[in-house]
Amino acid sequence: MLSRKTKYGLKALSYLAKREGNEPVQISVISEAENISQKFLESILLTLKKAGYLGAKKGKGGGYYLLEKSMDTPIASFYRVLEGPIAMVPCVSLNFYEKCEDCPDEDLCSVHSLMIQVRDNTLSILETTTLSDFVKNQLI
Amino acid sequence: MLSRKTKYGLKALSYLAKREGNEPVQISVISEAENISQKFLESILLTLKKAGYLGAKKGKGGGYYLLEKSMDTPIASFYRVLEGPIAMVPCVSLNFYEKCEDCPDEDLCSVHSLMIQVRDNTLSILETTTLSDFVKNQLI
DNA sequence: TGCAAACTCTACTAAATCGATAGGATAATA
DNA sequence: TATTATCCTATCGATTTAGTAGAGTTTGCA
Repeated sequence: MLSRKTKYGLKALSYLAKREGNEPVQISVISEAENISQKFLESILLTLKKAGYLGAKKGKGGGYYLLEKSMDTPIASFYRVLEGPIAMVPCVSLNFYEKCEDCPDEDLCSVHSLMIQVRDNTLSILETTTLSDFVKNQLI
Repeated sequence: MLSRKTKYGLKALSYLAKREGNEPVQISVISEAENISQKFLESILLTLKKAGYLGAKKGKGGGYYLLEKSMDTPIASFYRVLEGPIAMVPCVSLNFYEKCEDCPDEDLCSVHSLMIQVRDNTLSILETTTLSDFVKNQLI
C-alpha cells in the first residue's frame, strides 16, 4: 500500500507539472488544491527538494517549483525517495537489498522468485513513466 | 512491502505443496524448516484454514494439510487473505475498494491512473500463478 | 478411562510506523 | 525593518506489526 506521504508527494508533483510556466507555488496553494494537510505537505516537499527534484524560493512570491530534469524523471525515482523500496521483499530490492534472516538460500525460495517477477513488472511501468507522461496520460 | 505474515504464510503453503503425499504436518515441523516463530505461524495457519485453504487434524499424528483445491488456487487469493488488498491505493482495489477523501474525481487523478496500470500488471502475475506453479518454478 | 499430542482461541504487549501538529529559525523581498 | 514563506526539530496519538502467554478443545492410543 502506498503511504499518504507518497500519494501526496506525487499529487503535488503532478500539480506543479500541470501548470503553465514554472513560477514558484506556495505550499498553501497546493495543499488547498489537492486537499492535503499543509504542515504534512511541507515536510513532503522539503524531502523532494533535498532529493533534488524541486527548487524553493523563500519570502514573498516564493514557493516550490520543478527543477528542469524533474519532468523527465521516472516515477520510480520519486517513489524511492518518498516511499522507499519498490520491491515487495527486501531480498529482491535493487536499491535497498537486504538478506532475509529466515531464508538460507534465495534461489530455493518460491517467494523470492515470484517477487522478482512482480518487481520487474512494476518497475517496467514506474521506470518508463516520467513525470511528464504522468500528467499527460490523464488529459486523454 | 509484504508483511512477515504473508511471507511466512506463502512459505508454509509452499512447504506443504512440495511434500509428497498429503499427510498432516505439525506446526512445529514447518516452523523449524522455514525458520518461523512457532506461535506466530500458528495464527497464520489458522487464518488459512478458516479461509478454506488448509485442513487441520488435532491430536497425535495431527497437523495441517492442503485441501485439494489449494494447488490450483492463484497466489492472489492467498495474498488477499493474508495481506489484504493487492492494489497500492484503495481507490483502484477490485476487492477492497474505497474512495479517496482528498480526490474529487478519480478520472482526473494521475496517481489513480498509474496505480491501475501497476495493479493490472501485478495481478497478471498473481492471478495466473497457482500454488502448483509457485513451487514448480523453483525446481528449475 | 485417562493421558498426551496437537490444534484453537482470546488476550496482551513491545516496538515501529504513520500522519500529522507545534513552534521557532532562517532567508528573501519590499 | 517588517512581512512573507520556506526550513527544521521535536513531539504526539493512533494504528499496525510481530510476536508471546496461556488456557481450552479435540483426537488418538494404551
